[in-house]
Amino acid sequence: MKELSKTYSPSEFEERIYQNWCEKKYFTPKIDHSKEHFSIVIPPPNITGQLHMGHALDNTLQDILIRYKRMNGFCTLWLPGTDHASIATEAKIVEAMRKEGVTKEDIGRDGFLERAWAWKDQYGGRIISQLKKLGSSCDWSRERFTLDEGCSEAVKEVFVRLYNKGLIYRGERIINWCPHCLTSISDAEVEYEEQAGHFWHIKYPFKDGDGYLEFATTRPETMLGDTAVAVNPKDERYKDMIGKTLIIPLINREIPVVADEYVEMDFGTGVVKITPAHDPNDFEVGRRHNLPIINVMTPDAKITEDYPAYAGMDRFEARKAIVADLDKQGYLIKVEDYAHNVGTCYRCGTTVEPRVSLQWFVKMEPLAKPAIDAVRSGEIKFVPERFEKNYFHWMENIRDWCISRQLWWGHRIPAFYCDDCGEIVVTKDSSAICPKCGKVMRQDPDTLDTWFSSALWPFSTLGWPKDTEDLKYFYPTNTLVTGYDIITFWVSRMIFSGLEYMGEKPFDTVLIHGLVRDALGRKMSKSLGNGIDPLLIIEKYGADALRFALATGNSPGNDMRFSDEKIESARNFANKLWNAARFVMMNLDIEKVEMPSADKLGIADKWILTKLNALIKSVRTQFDAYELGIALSEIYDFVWDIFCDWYIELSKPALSAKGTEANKVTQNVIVYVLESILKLLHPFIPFITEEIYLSLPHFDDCESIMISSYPVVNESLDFGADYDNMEKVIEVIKAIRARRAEMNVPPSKKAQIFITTQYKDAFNASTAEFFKKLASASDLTVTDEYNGDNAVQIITHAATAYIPMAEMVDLDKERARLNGELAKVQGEIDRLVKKLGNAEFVAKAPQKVVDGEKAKLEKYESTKQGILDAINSL
RNA sequence: GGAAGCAUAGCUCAGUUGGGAGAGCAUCUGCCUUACAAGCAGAGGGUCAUAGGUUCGAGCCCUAUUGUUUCCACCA
Repeated sequence: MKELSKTYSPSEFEERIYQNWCEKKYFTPKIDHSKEHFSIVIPPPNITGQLHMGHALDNTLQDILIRYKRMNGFCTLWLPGTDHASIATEAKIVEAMRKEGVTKEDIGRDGFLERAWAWKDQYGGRIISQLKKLGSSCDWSRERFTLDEGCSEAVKEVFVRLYNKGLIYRGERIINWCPHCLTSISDAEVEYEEQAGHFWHIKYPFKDGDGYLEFATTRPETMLGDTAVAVNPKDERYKDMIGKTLIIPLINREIPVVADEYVEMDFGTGVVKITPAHDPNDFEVGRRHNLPIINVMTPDAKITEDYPAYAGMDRFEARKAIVADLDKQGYLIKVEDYAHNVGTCYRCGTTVEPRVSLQWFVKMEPLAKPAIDAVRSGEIKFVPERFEKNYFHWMENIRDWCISRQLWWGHRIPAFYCDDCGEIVVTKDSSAICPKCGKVMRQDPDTLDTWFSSALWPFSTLGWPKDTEDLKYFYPTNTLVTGYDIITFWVSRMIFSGLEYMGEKPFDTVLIHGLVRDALGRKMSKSLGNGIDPLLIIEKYGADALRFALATGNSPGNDMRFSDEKIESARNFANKLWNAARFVMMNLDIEKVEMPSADKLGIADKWILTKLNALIKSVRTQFDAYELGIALSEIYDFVWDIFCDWYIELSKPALSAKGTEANKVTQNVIVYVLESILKLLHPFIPFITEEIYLSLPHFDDCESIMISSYPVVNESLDFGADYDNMEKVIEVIKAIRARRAEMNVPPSKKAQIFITTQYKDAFNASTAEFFKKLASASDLTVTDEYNGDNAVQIITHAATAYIPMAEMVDLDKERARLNGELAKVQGEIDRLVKKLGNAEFVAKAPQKVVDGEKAKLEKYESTKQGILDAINSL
């Protein structure tokens, strides 16, 4: 047992405690087949990342679950790691190189990868050390990286298997292309944002000189790639024009008018120009009509050399130039303002350019089906459930997944090409010889979508494709904790991957949380500069306060706001707990703790122990429902309102009576309750609970609270009758305090209190102390009848208290007050009598409810009688 | 265009099978009552968005409306 410093200052112990946990290897599970496992894989943060509030929330929730399960005897594994984040990392490195005046091409693939790995070594560790500051109890000995050897092996294995099964194919399709990142991106990686644009009304002349066809477009520059103009086959207006030839102004290309259902007759002029190379819908139309595909842009979205007038212009410059030229030549009819959605790259925000190119795809439909069934059947459940709808919608409308990226930082596609005969070999080997002509084959230069490797995370990190002990024991994992923003990117892909390769779901529960917003409810973002740095918060308030602020009031799936007010209130709570512990310790002189037998326990002891049982029961229920925020606020209320404000105060008389049996009993009970509180709180605020725990004598025999066991309900410590009595005492004390406050009597002014009651078990010599301490009583007398001087009367259903302070009593005012109270009580009585007189209520409401109402009525009747007696006595 | 969330005290939010609404902060009053002023004891403050419906009974369930946020789709 050691002294706690006078004020709560987390920086003095958080790091030391974490260090100790690591040294003792508490985070590393020993596989034990007699125990049930509980495992979580971390959503791997990007190596480029710095800890932000989103990470802090996500990891706090995971740590709470892991610590809770660990204390409940599960063999727990929280497997940490980082993601190589191909596109994000590559972009950062390219940017850094740009500042040095170096390009990727200058240093070549190998040189670039060398830089990338150096980058990883430099920054990959940063976020890990930040996670440690939060208190995350990850098993660092199992830390993984999506691009490490094992994960790479898993990626190759999966690619080859899917290819052989025909579920991975290569094809020329229109894909989303980011002209800034210079790579394809998947549909999921495109973010749409509404932009104020224009609708340019343009006309193309018929070749035969017989008039024009008018249409509107938001992207006039793509006219360079037009290979048709389409109308709806049912459209009477244009029936005769189908099959005729138009001439594109400026470039004089001849194109046909085609008929296609895709064209909406009542939108615009009912005519659409078709640019198969630069619009996904046009691409489909082009396919149906065998239209040529004319790519008019370079990878960085400049007009190609094929159009000298505009060559080298950026697509937006070209737009202006083309519009100006059309206008000059009389082909521009009008310009309208038009707000429309534009696809942007989720990484850099650049407007995506649809582009036809040769890419690798995963055929999704066969994979999606079992993944849908697994959630539909309840094998995997989302918390809260409503996110399953999102998931189903995405999965049921899924399109093939473009997985190849024109990047260097990532898993290189294990496909090899023979430049001579065009043979393709997909293999896990690092090189291949053409089976047809025996030549050395060239490996595909592209890499895979980052999410391709993250999709395998729940089993690649456990050793798959090897059949390791870890994999056998810890798979499937249990809870996946993540934000709703990456359900499609990540969660859905892990589900179909787990089912496809492991033949088993990757986890049973997906716990979804919301975003952490700023105090004004805005998303925290770099551009707004409203982000709150969790590390600064930890520095100033401690990791426990941060965790508390994030966990409290957080309900699954909902966004939350983070504010100074919240973090301060969290810190205040930690301080409260700290001081409660200090109080306990300074009153302790026993060496060993032991729960006294029931007959020795005082009424207040029995009361707090009964309350504690109720708390434990409820907290466990909340944990099982993933309502961590509710669990925490229940503990908060208990600690502050029950333990500190009442039990500690009630314990003071006994604790100051050194040498008595009551003193010893109270010491034991107060340590027991405090220890239970610490354990209940430990998953949420691990540091302070450990620091206090280690400073106290224990009922258990653990060297650390994190390996102790979580409190369970102790039926032998439930005392219904005494509990009820104590509640009555508290009620009367509260009523007396309220009256005194109303009358502005300072607590220092003590007064005698007389009590009349039918509950002599509750109000007696042993509870008199409580009135002295908490109700400013100089003395308490329980009597059958009060017939002293004029007194202030405080009436509750359980008792009437008389405080003979004649000078405070104004008979008229007193009468008025009592009559007011009487009216109030009578109102309640009337309501209850009416309710209980309602035959349908009595017949249909549950017995429990009816009894409850009857009990209430009794209480009010009893209070009413007290008031009537008081009025009579005046 | 499709779907979902939210709407409760001045502010931020709880409210878990439907049984006369709670917390924190803020406001007001009184307290340095020897763990804690990052505190203690009190007080005020809500037709639970609106309108219907189901029910003995609705903040909670159903329908519609309004406001707001988000996700999905992307009609040029």
